Formats: sequence, structure tokens, C-alpha cells
Amino acid sequence: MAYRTTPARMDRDEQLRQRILDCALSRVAGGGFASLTMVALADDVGIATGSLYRHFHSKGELAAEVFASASGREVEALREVLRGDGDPATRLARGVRQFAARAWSSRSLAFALIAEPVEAEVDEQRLLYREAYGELFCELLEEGAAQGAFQVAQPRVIAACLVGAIAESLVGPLSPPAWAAREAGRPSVELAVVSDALTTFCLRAVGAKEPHP
Amino acid sequence: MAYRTTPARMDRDEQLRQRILDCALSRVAGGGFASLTMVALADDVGIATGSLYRHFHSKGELAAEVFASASGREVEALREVLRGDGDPATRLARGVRQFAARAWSSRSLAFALIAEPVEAEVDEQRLLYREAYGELFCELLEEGAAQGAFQVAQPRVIAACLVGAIAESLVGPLSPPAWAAREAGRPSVELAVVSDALTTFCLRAVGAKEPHP
DNA sequence: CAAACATCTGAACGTTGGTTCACTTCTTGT
DNA sequence: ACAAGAAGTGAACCAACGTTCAGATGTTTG
Repeated sequence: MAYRTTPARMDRDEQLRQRILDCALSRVAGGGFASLTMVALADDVGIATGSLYRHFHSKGELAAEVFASASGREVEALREVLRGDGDPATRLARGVRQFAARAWSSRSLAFALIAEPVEAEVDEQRLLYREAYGELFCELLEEGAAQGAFQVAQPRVIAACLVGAIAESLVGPLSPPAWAAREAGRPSVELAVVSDALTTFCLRAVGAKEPHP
Repeated sequence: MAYRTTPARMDRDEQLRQRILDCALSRVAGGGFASLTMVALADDVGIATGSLYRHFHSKGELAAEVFASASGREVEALREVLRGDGDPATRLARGVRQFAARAWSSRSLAFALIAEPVEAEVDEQRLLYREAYGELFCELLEEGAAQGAFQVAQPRVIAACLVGAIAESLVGPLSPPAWAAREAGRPSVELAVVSDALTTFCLRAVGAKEPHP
């Protein structure tokens, strides 16, 4: 016997795997999933393309994992707020505002996660995570409905509506063309405007008693 | 001189072009844009692949035209209703219901138009048509706001929210897996349920005075 | 019918980008 | 140090499709 997987080795493996994911995320955050190619990624990491396959079965798997980890963070942040303190309406308002703010602060990544056309394997993740957002809203809606803070007959459907409304209202302002316009000094909507309108929209839509801050 | 483009020829050209578009639409309606390949399409039409290029510069152009014509029909139908008779809230309700019903009645095509991952050139069209829907809603919102039927401060943003809510709430139930579930006899949401919930959602969201039928 | 020219054909080509694999370079345990 | 075997390399390979083009087939006019 002359070789065995030692702890040190497994550590380095784990670290490299993470480094690959980090580089991949950078790439996506910079130029969307379109710019995530195996050759370019390997180059970024400083390894050969073949080595990527020691850590991921295929590009699809890798891309899906990048998507999942980035989206997972968002779901977590949203969960934190929606399950936090305060009455349901306040929590909903906070959740929406936070989501918009986070998306705005890393618009390019947000656009890639929300709207960029991607290969099927990644798109599956998108559907999955949209469901996860929906699940969180659904929970809150049921709680709110039970205590009379909201009026919703079909929490699942309404939750999907919320997810759609939030995503769509942000896609426009986050899209590359819109951002280019902003940087060129042309007028365009600002975060506060979208965020306020969106929040009011969501609160009203679920039958919350009155506008919340 | 021994040949000139005669009216009969141009007619046949026009007809063939239309036949190509029809076949392409069938294909998309059946298996989404993923199943729209030049070879398969040429086969459907009964011509050679090369002949397709006598009518369309590229696949992207062809696909975009298919998308546009299908979406154009929907925009038209929506415009009809939103600009029709009745107070703004009633028209909004009708528009939403009609949109849902139409999508439901050709679910596969609707899914392809709303949510299927597609090549960039087609996705551009999607963005464009989403804007068109938004524009229609925006118009109605402004009219409604002016006469006090709605309470919307940012019609453009709210219009996007409506488009997103409608699309997203339908994507789930229209998606291939959901439909497979329905056909397998497993329980799933029905059109009436989604349509009602969605309509209520939209009316409340724009601050309409009270639920409309 | 025959010249002149458009249109059609479909196998071959090109491009893009993921994936492989024979070979080299490390690590580890004795 | 050295054997045993894992990990790394990167050019070649491959698959999938859109696109092309030289030759065959139609169509029109005199």
C-alpha cells in the first residue's frame, strides 16, 4: 500500500472545489451564465479544463450548483426576514424591500439569476428556487390569513403572483440596457421608486389592512 | 429576356412562406422552441433545408417571427378587452381572465411563449412583448387612476408587476410537469381557481374599490 | 421547344464549446 | 529513495445544428 486519501488531501480538494465555484460565480456575476465556459473558467482558476471534471460531472452540474448557491443565499435572507419579528404585513413589506435592495446592489448577478436565458439544467434550478420563494411567501400568507391580517383564499397561487410581480418589476430596471441608460446619465427609475411601488402593490394585493412603511 | 417574377410566382412564394411559419408554429406548440430545428422543420414542410433560407435569413429570424406572430395575437386580444367597454376595474378583470383562459386552452404554446428557455434572438422578442403587455396595462392604469378607480403612483412599475404576477401564476400550472400530473389523475389547480385568485389579486393590487366578477 | 434564369435540393461544411484520455507530475507510505 | 497510484494537463475529439453551394429541376418568354 502506497497511497491513501489523507485528510490534508481531502481538504485541499474541498478548497479547490470551492475556489472553482467562487471563480464561476465571479464569472456569472460579471458576464452572466453566457460567459461561463469551461475553458475560460479553468483559465481563471489556473488549472486545466480536464481538472474541472474531477470536481464536477459536467458543466450543467457545475452551473446548476453556482445557481443554487447564489439563489440559496437569497432564499435564506428572505426566510430570515419573513419568519422574523413583527406582524405579517410588516414582515412582507420588509421582505420585498430587502429583496429589491439586494438585487439592486448586485444587479448583474440578480439579472442572471432572475431572467438571463440559460441552459435547461440551470433553468430547472430556477424553477425550483422560484418555488422556494413561493413556499416562503405561502407560509407567511397562511399565517397572515389565519390571524386576519391578509385576505387570501389561495395562498399558493397568490404566493406565485408575488414572486412574479417582484421578479418582473425588477427585471426591467436591472436589465443591461436599462443599466447602460443609467450610466449614460439618461433618466431611469431609481431603487426607492420601484421598491416603494412594489411594496405597496404587494401589500394591497394580499388584502393587508393598510400601507406599511 | 426570358424570365421575370410573375404575380403567380410571388403568390406561391408568399404562400410557402406562410406554410413554413405555420409548420414552425405547430412545432413550437407541440414541443416548444427546443423542437424547432431547421432539418425537422424542412421535413415537416416537405422541402429542403436550403429552401428555408430563401424565405428567412437565419433560424433566429424565423424563430423570432414565429414568436412575434403568436405573441402578437395575444397582445391584440388583450388590447381589445382592455380598451373595450366598461369601467377600468371591470376591463382589467376581463383582461386577466381572458389571458388566463387563452393560455390554458393552448398550454403548451403558452408555456413556450412565457417561460421556455430560448435563444437570445427570441428572448429579445419576449422582452419586447412583455413590454407591450405592460404598455397596455399602463394605459389602463393611468386612465383608471385619473378617474379614481385605481390608486397607482407608478403606473409603469405596477404594470410590470401585473405582467409578472399573471405570467408567474400561470407558469406553474402550465408547466409540463404540472400538466403531466393532471393527466395522470393527480390533483392540481384548476383554471377557475387560478383565474379567480389571480383576478382578485390584480384588482386589489391596483387599489380597485372592490372585487369585480 | 429552347434559351435564360429562378428555385430547389441535401450532403458537406463550419462553428462552438463540452468532454475525453494518454501522458506527466505530484503525494504518500515503506 | 522508490514504488504505487492519485491528481493534473491540454490538445484532440465529438456532437449538434445552423448554414452553404454546385448541380438538378422548374418556370417563363419568344
